[in-house]
Amino acid sequence: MLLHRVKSFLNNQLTIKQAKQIHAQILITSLNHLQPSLVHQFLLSTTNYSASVFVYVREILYHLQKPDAFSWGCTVRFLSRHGQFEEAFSLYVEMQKLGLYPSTHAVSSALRACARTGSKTGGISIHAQVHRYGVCNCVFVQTTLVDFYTKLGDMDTAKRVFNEMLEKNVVSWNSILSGYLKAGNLGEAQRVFDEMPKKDVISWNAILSGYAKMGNMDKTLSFFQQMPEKSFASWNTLISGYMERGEIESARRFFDMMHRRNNITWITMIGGYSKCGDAESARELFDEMPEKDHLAFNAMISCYAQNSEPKEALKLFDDMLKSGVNIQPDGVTLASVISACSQLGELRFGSWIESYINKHGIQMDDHMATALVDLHSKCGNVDKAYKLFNGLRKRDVVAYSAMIAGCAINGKAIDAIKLFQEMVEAQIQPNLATFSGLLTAYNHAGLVEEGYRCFNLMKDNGLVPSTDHHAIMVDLLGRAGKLEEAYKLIKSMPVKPHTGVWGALLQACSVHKNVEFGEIAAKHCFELEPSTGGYYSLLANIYASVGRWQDARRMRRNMDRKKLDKIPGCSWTEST
DNA sequence: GTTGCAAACG
Repeated sequence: MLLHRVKSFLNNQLTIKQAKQIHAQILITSLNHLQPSLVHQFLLSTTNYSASVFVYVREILYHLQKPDAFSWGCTVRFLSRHGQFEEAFSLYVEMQKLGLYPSTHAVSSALRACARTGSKTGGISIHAQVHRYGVCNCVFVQTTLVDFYTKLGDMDTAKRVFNEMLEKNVVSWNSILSGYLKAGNLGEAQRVFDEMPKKDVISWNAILSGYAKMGNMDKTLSFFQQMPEKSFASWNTLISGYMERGEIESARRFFDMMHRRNNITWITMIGGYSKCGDAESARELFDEMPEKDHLAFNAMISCYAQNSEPKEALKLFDDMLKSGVNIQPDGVTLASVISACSQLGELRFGSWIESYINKHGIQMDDHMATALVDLHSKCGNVDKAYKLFNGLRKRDVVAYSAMIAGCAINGKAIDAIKLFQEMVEAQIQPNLATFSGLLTAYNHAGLVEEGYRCFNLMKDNGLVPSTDHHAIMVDLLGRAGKLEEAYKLIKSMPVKPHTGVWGALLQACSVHKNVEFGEIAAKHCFELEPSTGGYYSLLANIYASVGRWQDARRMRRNMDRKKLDKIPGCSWTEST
């Protein structure tokens, strides 16, 4: 009944004025009875309202003839249930200012909103009022409080509230359980799990994911088999655990075993293949997927972006936009798309993306901003990159690494080094990408000693320098004319060097007119990339520079015969 | 009403 009325209400697109007069209270109360997915559908089908319907609810509330605590409470609950947390909390505050006493519903909804947004002060102030409103003995309020503190990471307070509870239900137990798991305290979690008077499928899934995240797949599997009831989440947790450990075959086996799957199952598999660098298998699953949602597109686009297939990423993004009305990109999509653009050197997309974000009202988050830091750095717009970097809510390894690299490639070596120090002081562990940027900075500044120190610092941090790191070091040594040292470094590499490494040495030999190492480097380059003409011409230059004209001519003839281009590759700076 | 599986940036 109610459902029907709301539906016709939204579909008829009544004016606000009409709504104010007739349906206000009915709408507010009935919206709470709708499944979120249904409301979502309404929002999609009623495009005129989709952006403003939540604001609209507030409007309705304001124009109620007698807005009582009940109407306010319902609205707060409605907003909190549909992810409008800031709005929910602000309405809650407003209702208090009016001197209305919030119900248990309102309090728990407002608390939930604070828990989700991480609003520490908001939640704590609600907690302080709980006694005044006489809602302190409500299980729902208390459970939400427990959840709030676990989400803050304050397990002591969470535990205190939990212990004070006179009545506990499964949800209360699950909240404290997942709190310990989030805190990484598996021992305590296991104890809580054993103590629980009643366990539901969520309890089982929680402990399951705890062991899966630890990488203890034997234990995970044994819990999985013991479960009295399994949900999609149970299967998905198991599969994701195997994927995280790189045990693709096991993951696949359980995936194939499932006779019914949900979208998360598919996305988990796609993400797993992506991490293993197997974009092809990921795509196969993506194509097989029966009902692709925007999350599936996100997973696949990011797979391409992270496996150095930016063109495919953009192509799929294009497909996504064309795919239909109800698949819309979000911040996650754009973060990957920005990353793809940045890899391609598609600099024009930077401004395109920004206008897209503004036009569609997509919220800029740290992930997106970090991707933009990278993009603008590569455009040479360090100021813009800095602005974005400074605007971040939280700076993590990725953000620092992007900014350090940005400074490095734009010749701001000192800034890069400063940022690195700042990052270490903030106790953020640098990783391989961080050091790539830092080494690049030293390279640009020609600081050999510091570069070496940095290279060794990596090992102190338990990191194994990759081929790319070696390439930068070789370049640094080579530019300084330390060709033999560079050659020795290559020889000491644990894995086979790629053309970036040998190419750097060859380039250096060309600058320093060194035939001996130049010939060695060139030989390797020819072997690895026989069709790249640039290497032949570099060696020819070396010969010419020392007066070995015959050899130089021989190289050029070699090139002509193979009809090779002189320019090895096209870098992004040239594509603008 | 309150808890939960997956996915993002270098």
